[in-house]
Amino acid sequence: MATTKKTRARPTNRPVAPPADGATERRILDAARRVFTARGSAGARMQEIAAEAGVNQALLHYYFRSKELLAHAVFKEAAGKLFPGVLRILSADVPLETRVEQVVHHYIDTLREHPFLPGFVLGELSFNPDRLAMLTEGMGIAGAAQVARRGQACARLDAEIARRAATGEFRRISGEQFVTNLAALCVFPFAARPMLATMLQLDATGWERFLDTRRVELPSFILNSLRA
Amino acid sequence: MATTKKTRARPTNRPVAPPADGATERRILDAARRVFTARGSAGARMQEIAAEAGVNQALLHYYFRSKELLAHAVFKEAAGKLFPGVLRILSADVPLETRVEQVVHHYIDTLREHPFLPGFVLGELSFNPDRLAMLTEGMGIAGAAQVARRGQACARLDAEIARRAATGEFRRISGEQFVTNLAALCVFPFAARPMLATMLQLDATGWERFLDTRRVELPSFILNSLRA
DNA sequence: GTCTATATTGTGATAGAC
DNA sequence: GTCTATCACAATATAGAC
Repeated sequence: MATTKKTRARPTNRPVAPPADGATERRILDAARRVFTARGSAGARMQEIAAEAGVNQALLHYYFRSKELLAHAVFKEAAGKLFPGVLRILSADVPLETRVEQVVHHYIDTLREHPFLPGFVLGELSFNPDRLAMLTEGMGIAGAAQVARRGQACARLDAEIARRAATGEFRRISGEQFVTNLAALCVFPFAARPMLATMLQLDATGWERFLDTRRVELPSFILNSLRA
Repeated sequence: MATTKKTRARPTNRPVAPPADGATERRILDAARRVFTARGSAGARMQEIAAEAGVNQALLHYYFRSKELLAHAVFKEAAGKLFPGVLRILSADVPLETRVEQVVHHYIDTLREHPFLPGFVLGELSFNPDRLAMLTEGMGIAGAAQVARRGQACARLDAEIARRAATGEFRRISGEQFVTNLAALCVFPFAARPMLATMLQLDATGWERFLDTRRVELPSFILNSLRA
């Protein structure tokens, strides 16, 4: 055990970490996102995050004070990627057909870049009820605007569906059910990817083709379901 | 510290545990399910499971040897509740309309009883890749039959949709996409319940009404989406 | 700001009495 | 089978040199 430690070489040549400009905090946050999304926040280890970022474990506490606060920061950024975009699209003043197609494309494209975000966010919200507060507070943008936009989105959906149901063009369906369906059809495949890929026997290539197809077919599938 | 411990009352009157017949293992497993589904397998604590079961922590190891094996047992039971039922329905020899309605009803009814299973199972499969092996192995029933049934279900779906698409009655959609949609629409609301309830501002009663509506409307929503 | 070393607590697991 | 007591180590967090 007590080998002569005094003579060990100074770490002149770093194994991983680049010269480290002012972007260390960013590197840590990115590493944390990778580890947290891969293992869940309870399963993540500070040591692994440090290694992934190419820094020492103490530095994580220097920048983020505690694991909980680091998880908080990661969750905030993740939620900021997932929610504001759709809410903006959903509350836009264009026909439903356009909004549905844009939501589907936006979601599938975003989640293709960040496939593990849905599982992480859903897990955090289920297992760590504290996180729920962040949905009503700000998510990168002002919280009040967020809440308002969410209400606005649902109300506008309700209105348009009701109007076009009166015409006999659509069937009646509440905005709540409809946004749930929209979210489910877009998000679930990513949250359930390991299960789906196994049961449908899709390798990496097969999965990508599956998503290509989905991106094209889903909008009309959804709109079709609304027809009277 | 060294208070006279020798004179403490014998635990004649147990605080929690009933007389404990041969059903202790069952009680532990139920407690484990509650804790694991509430906190995720990484966040679950053996101590909490023991307390929940009204027994000592050592007994958990006596029956299940390790936390990992206990999680394994819980996952196996959970998967056994989620998968075989739908696969049986999906591979039945009845019209698609019947199967869709039965799947929706079966799933919503089952998940209402066990609302936290989807989140747990999806989380386990994402964060603990070892669990994936259990999908191909047995899930309460013989594994081979399971795999065969899964393949059979998808093939039969493909066939029926293709046949009725040739008639001009349905639009073309692959069995993979269709079962994904089916699973997404049934399961996602439960996996995302905290998020949905917050964003749609549903309290407990509102949530139940939401599910009542969904149970009725979802089958026709799904079948409608298939029309040409 | 970044590191090494260490304190401190949490947590899964075991030994052994009853 | 069930308990109490305890071990061994993993993991978060802090102190302090540089």
